[in-house]
Amino acid sequence: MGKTRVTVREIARLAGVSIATVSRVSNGTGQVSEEMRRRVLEAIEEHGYRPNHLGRALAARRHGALGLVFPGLSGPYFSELIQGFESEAVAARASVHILCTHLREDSDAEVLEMARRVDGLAVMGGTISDTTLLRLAELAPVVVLAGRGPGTVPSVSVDNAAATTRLTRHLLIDHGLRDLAFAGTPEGSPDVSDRWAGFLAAHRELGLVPPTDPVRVAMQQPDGVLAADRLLDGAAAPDAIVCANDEIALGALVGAFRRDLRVPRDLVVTGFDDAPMAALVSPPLTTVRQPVRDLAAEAARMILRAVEAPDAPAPDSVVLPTEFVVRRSCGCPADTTTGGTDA
Amino acid sequence: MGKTRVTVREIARLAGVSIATVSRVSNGTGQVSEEMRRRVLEAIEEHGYRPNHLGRALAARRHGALGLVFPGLSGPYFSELIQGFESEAVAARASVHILCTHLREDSDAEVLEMARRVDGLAVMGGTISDTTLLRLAELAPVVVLAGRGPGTVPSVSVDNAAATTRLTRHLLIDHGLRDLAFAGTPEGSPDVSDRWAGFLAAHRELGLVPPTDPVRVAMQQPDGVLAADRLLDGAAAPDAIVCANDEIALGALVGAFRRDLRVPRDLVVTGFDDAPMAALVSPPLTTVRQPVRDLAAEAARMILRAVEAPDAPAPDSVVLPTEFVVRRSCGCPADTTTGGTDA
DNA sequence: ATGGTGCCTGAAACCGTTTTCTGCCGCGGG
DNA sequence: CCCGCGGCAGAAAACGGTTTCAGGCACCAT
Repeated sequence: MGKTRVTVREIARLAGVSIATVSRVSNGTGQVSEEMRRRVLEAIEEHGYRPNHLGRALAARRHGALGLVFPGLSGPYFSELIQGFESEAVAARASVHILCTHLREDSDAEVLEMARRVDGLAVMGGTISDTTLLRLAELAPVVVLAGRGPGTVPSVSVDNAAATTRLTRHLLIDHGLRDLAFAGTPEGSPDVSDRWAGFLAAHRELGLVPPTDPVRVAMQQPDGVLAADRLLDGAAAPDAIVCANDEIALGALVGAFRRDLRVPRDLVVTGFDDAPMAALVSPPLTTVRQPVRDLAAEAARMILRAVEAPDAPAPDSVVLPTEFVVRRSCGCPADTTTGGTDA
Repeated sequence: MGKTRVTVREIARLAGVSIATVSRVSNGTGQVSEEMRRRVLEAIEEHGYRPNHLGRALAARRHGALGLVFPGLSGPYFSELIQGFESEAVAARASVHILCTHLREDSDAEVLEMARRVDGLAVMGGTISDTTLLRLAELAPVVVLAGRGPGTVPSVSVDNAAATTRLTRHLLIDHGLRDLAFAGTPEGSPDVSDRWAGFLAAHRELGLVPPTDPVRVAMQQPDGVLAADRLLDGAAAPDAIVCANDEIALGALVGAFRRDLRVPRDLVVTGFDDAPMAALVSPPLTTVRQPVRDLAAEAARMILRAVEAPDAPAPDSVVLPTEFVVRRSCGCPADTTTGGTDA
């Protein structure tokens, strides 16, 4: 742990120069002799000095931040997530910084940078490397959201594997299906990885051979259409598509519809999340309900607590319960919801 | 404009007390006599003093902020919006604070509070009152995103009215439809308000009488299902549903499907946005393409420029072009996209 | 009268930077 | 030999707050 934060004065002392010189070197402003620069750079390097954002912002009279205000976004997953997190933060009078690493190169560096502007942060599983996550944990309280953390980094998640095993078992046993496909990219996020694992586990339990590979698609509705395209046109079309989330499933439904396949008669489709649309499409989706908003809110609370009590040991990871929601897309006659998997 | 920012020292001078006393009063900490408190409170009130967040955070060695990191969210609208804004901010090495006012009471106060933690901000149209918006504009550069600002507050938007008029005209003239319904809540956002206005205008142009009221629903897919429920079960079902956005339209499609209505034969449905799913459903949606991401990016750039040059006059509002996208859900035989409305 | 006890108050230190201002030093030119 | 000048470095003053610490003062008990 960074016991005593290293400040500009500390570096100045170590390098035997004034704080003004350290500032000049670290900003590349003004004239500094080669010798001084070298000494300062050395000290900075050795002690891992990074200028404090608050001090800098105060002196510059500039926050280095933009605000974005919107009335509410209640989409299926990320929107719920953001809202859950945000509402908890607002309740604690904290503001929320977001960083969307999507497709950017040096996202690890960006996350590290962000850590210096906040009191603590939640990182979604699969977003950055475990090494960075560990570095992060030394800088500020961190919790992994929907995923597992390395070492003692706490996380908030649901038991994706168990829930998917249960759902898959339902298809294999109760509906006697034998040829299931899985749509989603396990490498993309721990969530999907666990769901794929649960899918495989259900097969193995029953001595059945699962497909060797999932259909690797992203997590949006268009990707579900794509998955259907890949699976349904060949000769070896599956009996069922177990989708990594509801959006993929909704897309798959569209794909089936376009081919005049009746769900569930010709093809079974299942989802994960229990998004609002899941109950409304025709046929309604069999899926797993997941408390996305609570997940994020719990993460925010864990961070807030850790900020409050900086010397407390890292909190325990939390696993929230899911609920298996049986509707008609799996072939069941009517809607039922059956109990959770774990607490 | 707040020429000289009012600081704790300023208040102290005015009230004839020390800065320590001002701090104690403004935080409610420590013991302060009634007389002193009154004097200080008076000065604070009169000069509208609010403690600077940076100074406070620096002293407290706490940012008062949480971070949220995720890999990317590419939902239909808000997600695009956030990503567009965020990527531009990151490019300028600024962080993004979000505030989601959804269903909260004192959101105006919260926005004002946020303004004190950022260099500038974008507020979505219809989120807060015009009075607050004007107050905000004195505190920091503001731009209204998807909406119009009061006074000289600049905005970034598309010409929703013209685009919707064009689409409506297409249904009325080219397809000869006479009984159109509109799904969306004009009171909810300037966007929808303008689209409703454009819908009405097209009718009036042709001397037709539009429906007296829209079907007031929110902007998600489930709301589209709801709109269909409201419209299609009665005896006076419309020929077409002009939806305020694609999500509503997608939901309406589901609603129609559940009633065994064929689109476009039995019912025409149109959307707005050109979300990814619009082209993939069956039938593909006739809609208006809107550069959501660019909209947000442009807003971010405007703010950034204003922050850079604080004394420049408020920038001009920007109207980005839309594109009318004709697909099959309106009854046209094949897909076409036709030019933009304005620049 | 004297000392102790609380309650208030303000001076000053501190948070961690940047930036201005002053001054030292060596060098070249008059 | 002296002066001016340019390059560099450091002291100190911002930036806008909070917090510690010491002292003044009124009041009460001895």
